[in-house]
Amino acid sequence: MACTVKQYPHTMAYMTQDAGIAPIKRIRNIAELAELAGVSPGTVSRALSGAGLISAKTRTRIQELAQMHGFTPNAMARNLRIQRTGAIGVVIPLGHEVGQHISDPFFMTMLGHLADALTERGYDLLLSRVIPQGADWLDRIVDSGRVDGVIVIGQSDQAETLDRVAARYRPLVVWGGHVSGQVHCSVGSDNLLGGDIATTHLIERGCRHIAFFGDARAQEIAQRLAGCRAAMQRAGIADGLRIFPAHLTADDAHPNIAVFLNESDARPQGIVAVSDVVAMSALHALTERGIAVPDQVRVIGYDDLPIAQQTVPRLTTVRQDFAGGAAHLVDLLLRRIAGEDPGSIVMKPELVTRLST
Amino acid sequence: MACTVKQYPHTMAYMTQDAGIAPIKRIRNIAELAELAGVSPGTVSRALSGAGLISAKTRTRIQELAQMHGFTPNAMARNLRIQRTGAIGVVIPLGHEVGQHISDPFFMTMLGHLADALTERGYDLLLSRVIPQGADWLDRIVDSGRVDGVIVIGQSDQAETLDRVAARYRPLVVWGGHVSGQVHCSVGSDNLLGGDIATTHLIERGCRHIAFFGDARAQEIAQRLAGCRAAMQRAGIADGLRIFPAHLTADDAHPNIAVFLNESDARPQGIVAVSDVVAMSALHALTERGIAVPDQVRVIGYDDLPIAQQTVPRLTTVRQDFAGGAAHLVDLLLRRIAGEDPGSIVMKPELVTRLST
DNA sequence: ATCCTTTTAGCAATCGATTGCAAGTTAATT
DNA sequence: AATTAACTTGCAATCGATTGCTAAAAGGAT
Repeated sequence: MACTVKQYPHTMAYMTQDAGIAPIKRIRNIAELAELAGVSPGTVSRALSGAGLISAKTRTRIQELAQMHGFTPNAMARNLRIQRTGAIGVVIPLGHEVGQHISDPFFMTMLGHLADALTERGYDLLLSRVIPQGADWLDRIVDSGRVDGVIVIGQSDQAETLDRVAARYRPLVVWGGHVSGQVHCSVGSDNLLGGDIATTHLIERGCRHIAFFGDARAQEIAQRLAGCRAAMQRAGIADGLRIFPAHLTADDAHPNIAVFLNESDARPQGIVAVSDVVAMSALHALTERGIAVPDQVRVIGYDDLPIAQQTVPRLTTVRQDFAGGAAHLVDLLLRRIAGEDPGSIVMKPELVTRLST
Repeated sequence: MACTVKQYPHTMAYMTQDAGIAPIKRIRNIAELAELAGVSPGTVSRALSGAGLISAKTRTRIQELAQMHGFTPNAMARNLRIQRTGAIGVVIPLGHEVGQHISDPFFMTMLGHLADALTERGYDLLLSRVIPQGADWLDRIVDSGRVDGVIVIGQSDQAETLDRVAARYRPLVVWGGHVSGQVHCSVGSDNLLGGDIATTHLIERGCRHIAFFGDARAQEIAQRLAGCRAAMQRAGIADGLRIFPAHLTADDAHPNIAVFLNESDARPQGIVAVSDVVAMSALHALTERGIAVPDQVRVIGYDDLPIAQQTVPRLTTVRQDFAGGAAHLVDLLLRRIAGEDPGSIVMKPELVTRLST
């Protein structure tokens, strides 16, 4: 044949045309950009993404062209081909408290730190708030194929589900307490120690009757309660403990406070709250009734959320290192994705003494 | 040829083998399941996803098989083919306040409601926390191909960027105030009115000198300030207004409080805080200095976050309907994705009188 | 039993980027 | 100048599900 068509003509004429005359055409995919640049799709791919085998000249030329046309390679196609999504699922199971809202400051503090840590590592964060129903809520998430790994914030009362899924799905890390024999990988603080620290602090301040505000159906909270019990036993005042199953929701302390204020003989002089939010609610209920904190009743929280510094009086609390915890969660997860098999991490909580005790 | 191989043999022998003998083989894709079921991949696809052209018998048979093997079709491949991701990007730009943390209760309340509303509609939520740098931070997100639409929480000081991107990218909705002539679609409350309501309330309580706590570089806050000014003008006390550029971070009020407490002649009797978080900080600073609220200084917040009920005294504030706002954001966004072109929504804020004024 | 209508299911192209392999080009060495 | 080494780039298969078109099967009517 007399006439041969060069498939990817790369001539001055073309370049001028691209840059000057028809700049507004929207580039939809790598192939279109390739045609424009006078190269093959593969070359464009190498120029834009890989570090690989391509001359510096071609690379910058194509990159500039892409920039000029505002072209970004389609993420879905890329994901399909390289078999990863670049997203991590962050799941908030609201098991034992259906009423608990995602806007709970605890979740949000954690979520904020996770967002930062994941973004830093180049991952997106896919948020799911689920009310665990049936046994397969977590399976659905890990099998969805939308994420490369999953972080579950809080064990709630879902320990079995977590263990079952963890047994078959490696890239799963859970924020929460550690229980000996657990299958899933977790990061959390030592809740037993935390409960102990809080209670011991109140005892040192002279409390003999102590109220525990928290719902022990959740794993972590049961551990804190156990720590609380241990401390009281050690002090020889084991029967001075009263338990109020306060929810973690913001304003649930009032009725509980009302109950114990009615008691005359064994009226608690101290409250171990299962979270800062519960403590805040208790503080509020006490203040409204004219009970002085810490003079008449001492209150200690748990978590050391930002709001703990904003209460009146400022809240004494047991600090969990959320920033460090989030970093650990992400770190362990990425190592699991990479094929390693790191174990759980238990961090030490510490007492932050402020003015409510 | 003498021997013909039936490609998808569908015999009793196969079925028995599937259910009974080799049940543990992990199914990786539709083709494998198809082979197992003795049908073609297309049929499996129709059985699992589509409502389409397939007999009830075959459908249930394949669905049961899928269930039995715990098979879920790969989401990435599906996304690529049908050209949608099923995810909505939720972006939190931290423009004018780099220090502002994602754990700010305002963002989190909004985020919680959005998570609920999106989940309800079957969408995932892809969270991005960005510090806007350069002009293309939003372009990168909308062009990433990872989301079907984007919700931006808060305009910050990024009005131009939002308008520019909105001009070319339809499925974009912004939480924030409405400015006449804006290009982007927004949902928010009437900040001018809100600022007016707050200020008028303080004036009615007898305040002549008023401090505005907020950084007017952000669009919405400038509008609230304008409303504040309007109310004071109407009352004939326009020069009683002092502005303190308090950040939205939790604990920034102390120095500002210190400043105005030192004034003797024009000492404000009221504080219009730009958010509940700022109001809380102010409350706290005042209480620590022994200034009685509301007797000596009245404080009004903005937002009506859950914490507004937890302060001492309970915070009077201007309520924004976040749940309704989130529902509107999602609704408008989905309509835009569907090709409609709905306009912005401005909601009316309302005064919630509690005990701080 | 035959013919026609309605279902049902298979085939193969498609979405868009990536990558191993091979061919082509340039640079370096003798 | 010839030969080899070192780069570049193109080709084409691949990731896994979806879907228009078509062929085959089932069902119904005469």
